[in-house]
Amino acid sequence: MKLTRRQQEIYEYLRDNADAFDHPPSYDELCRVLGLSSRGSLHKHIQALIQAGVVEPMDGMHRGIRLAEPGPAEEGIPFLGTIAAGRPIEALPQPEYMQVPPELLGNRPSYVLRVRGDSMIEEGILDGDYVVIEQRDSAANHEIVVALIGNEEATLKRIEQQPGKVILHPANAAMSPMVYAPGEVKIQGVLVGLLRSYR
Amino acid sequence: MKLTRRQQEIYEYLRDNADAFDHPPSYDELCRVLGLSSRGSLHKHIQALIQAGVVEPMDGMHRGIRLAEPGPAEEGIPFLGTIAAGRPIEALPQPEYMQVPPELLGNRPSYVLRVRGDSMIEEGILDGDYVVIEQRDSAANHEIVVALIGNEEATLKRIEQQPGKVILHPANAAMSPMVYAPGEVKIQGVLVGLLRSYR
DNA sequence: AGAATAGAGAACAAAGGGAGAACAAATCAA
DNA sequence: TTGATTTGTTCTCCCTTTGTTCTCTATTCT
Repeated sequence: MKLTRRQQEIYEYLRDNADAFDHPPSYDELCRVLGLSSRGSLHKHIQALIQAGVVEPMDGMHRGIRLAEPGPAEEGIPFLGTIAAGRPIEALPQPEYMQVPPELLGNRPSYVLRVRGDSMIEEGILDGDYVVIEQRDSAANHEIVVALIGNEEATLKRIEQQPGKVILHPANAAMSPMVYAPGEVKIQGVLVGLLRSYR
Repeated sequence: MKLTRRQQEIYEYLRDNADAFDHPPSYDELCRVLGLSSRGSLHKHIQALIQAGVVEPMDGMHRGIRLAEPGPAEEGIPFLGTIAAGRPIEALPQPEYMQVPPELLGNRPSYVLRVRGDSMIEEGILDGDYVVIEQRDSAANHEIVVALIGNEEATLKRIEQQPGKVILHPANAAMSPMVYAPGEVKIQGVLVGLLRSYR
């Protein structure tokens, strides 16, 4: 859907000043600041923006326009931080967004982590690679997952779930598989894609 | 369809200044900047350009001329085909386009190839991976390049250029480096990025 | 001369953008 | 709770901008 000039203006204002409002702005407030004197006119534009999918209404509520997913839609999926085997995920203070080829993505929410370490080097996952993770709390056997161990350490490993135990397999001859009780391991997501930059 | 002088002029203006407009320009704006004083005259030219297929209308909308060929610009960079060590690049009948994260790209034109074979497996480049190649005809030593050998075979290897000879190093213990005369090897591009899908 | 190209200008329909009144649902004040 | 107020919605009416279609004229090329 294509926006007209005014619609674009209004959308940009909404986007750029989203933080300036303590609460979602009312139509009257928006009218004042946009130089309109009729709520009716504004309403037409907002409806067009909703139609275009760049803004979403908060049903049946006053003061309810909200930006539609400014991140996922235009900026890509969130890049959350670094994962290094045996340590907590080192989160960025505020997530950046990364444009990932849609071929790598499915329907579920996904995010990107940077890999630190060589524990999966024999699977072609190198130090510094970016991995695309699909958010899930369960996985099929032998998928590569982001697993949280004991609510502390996070790690990227191939998972093997057996009755009564969970084995996490590194892909590095210098390291050994680790065995845990099912309750100790929480699956955070499944590896669906990989990006590497040689620059 | 062949363009007349003026049509060519107008098309070139549209093409070269596409970014200068925050939104598609109106006929009046174009008239002013092209030195016309009649929208009717412009309209004739635009119609001719649409007929010629170099520009496309945005139906039923005001402010609606848009440059044609949304392919390369919006859809990403071309995915040309498959590269398998020791064979010519297997080109697609018509290139598809792939959206690649801008982080992986530089300023030069680039393209995507799919890797077939395990010759670079120890560098973390697996069978089925997509590699992003920056078009160049020379490379720094020890970069990974797409090289054309004797105008026939194409291959993805780490390059070592010495006085009087060129060595292409696979990253697979089962394979040996190949030595060529400098004239035999043509560099087609340099590896700058990698994409992998686990689906 | 005739055809193709280029432009001017008038007239027009549709889209864009806005004003304001009237209404109903949500919210707030007492 | 009740009434007043705010807020989102719907509607009708208006003007401007914009693309389109004409007709008419001037220039260039064969």
